[in-house]
Amino acid sequence: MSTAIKAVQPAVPRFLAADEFSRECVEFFGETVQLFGFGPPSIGEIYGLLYASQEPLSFSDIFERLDISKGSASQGLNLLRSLGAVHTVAPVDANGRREYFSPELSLRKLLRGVLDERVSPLAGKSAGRLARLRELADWAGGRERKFRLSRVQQLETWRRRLKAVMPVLIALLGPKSKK
Amino acid sequence: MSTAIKAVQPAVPRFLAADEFSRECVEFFGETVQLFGFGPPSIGEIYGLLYASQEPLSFSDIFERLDISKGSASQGLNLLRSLGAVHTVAPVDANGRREYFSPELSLRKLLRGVLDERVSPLAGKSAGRLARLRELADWAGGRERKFRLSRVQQLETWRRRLKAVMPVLIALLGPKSKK
DNA sequence: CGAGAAGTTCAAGAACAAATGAACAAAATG
DNA sequence: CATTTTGTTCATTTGTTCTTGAACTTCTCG
Repeated sequence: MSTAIKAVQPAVPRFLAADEFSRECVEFFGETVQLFGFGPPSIGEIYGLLYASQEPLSFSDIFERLDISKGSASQGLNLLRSLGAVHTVAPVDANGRREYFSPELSLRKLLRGVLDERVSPLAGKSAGRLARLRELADWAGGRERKFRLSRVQQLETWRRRLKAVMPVLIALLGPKSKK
Repeated sequence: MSTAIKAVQPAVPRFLAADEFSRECVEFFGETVQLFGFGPPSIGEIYGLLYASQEPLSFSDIFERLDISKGSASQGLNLLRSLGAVHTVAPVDANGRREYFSPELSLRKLLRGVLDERVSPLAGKSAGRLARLRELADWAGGRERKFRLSRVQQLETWRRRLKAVMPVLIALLGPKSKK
């Protein structure tokens, strides 16, 4: 019994929400994710749906109300979980459903998740690259060598600055630390 | 007379650089752009090539040494220019070439460009969306209304924080203001 | 157990973004 | 000017990423 309601809007017939508020949240987060490129837009939509709901939602709530495939819902939820953007809560009414989902609401934690999963892995790689660049710079002679070393040094400075800024960013954005 | 030299490396036969240092810079910036999704990776490669060069390069230097089409080079350079990431310098030896290109080296300015061109336009749109969400929240009754208003308020808080952080970010990252 | 529902995985296809190349415009050259 | 060279535009091709759907595994409950 699919309780999905066809959206009347001519614009985006993609989302079949029960109400306008959810609909708008779904679109909002969907676009935001697309814009920042955190991952597939559908994960934004899933988060948006959860964000608009007072109670945790079940797996089937999600793929039915968003009118996406079970596959997308499953993958999306796993990704969101790995980013720490949604949590699973034990089924209250233990009705076949294995778990229910609710959104992480702390901006600090949301950022942390993205940073840890997405940018930190990069850190190691870029360190290696810089080391190699420095080597290569050293091989040249005279003026060219000097030039290259200065470039590499600048890259290292950039890198250092970016790294230093991360904690500050999180400190500024996170609420006074929740729990 | 294409002076491009086939890269010997088995891995990425895409870039035909004169030397390893340029090659590495091209890859480095190419990947960085891809990672952050500022635009097509080719703009990173162009920037990387310029970054590795002591002298400004001409249009044909660029598409020949990167072995990309003139079209890509043209579009990429325009995009980079609109972001303030490359500058054009008047031809020194006035030899047919209309202009030469050099990279912007100030991290502050590079960030500014991306922020102004990419995130600021978003700001207006998201403000509109939030206004609409607030409206929708208000329509509901009782408990649901309260819940929705709290959600909208949180979104507004997030937005305010993100906005406030931008200048700080730039201040922290930019060198003491160059020129 | 065993039947049915919940959830996962992955190959195939749809949707999207980027690069190409050829036709075109603008400058320089002579 | 006529010709060659430099650079731009844009329709088409190429390549990547997302979603789907169906087969599969896991869980629930009689």
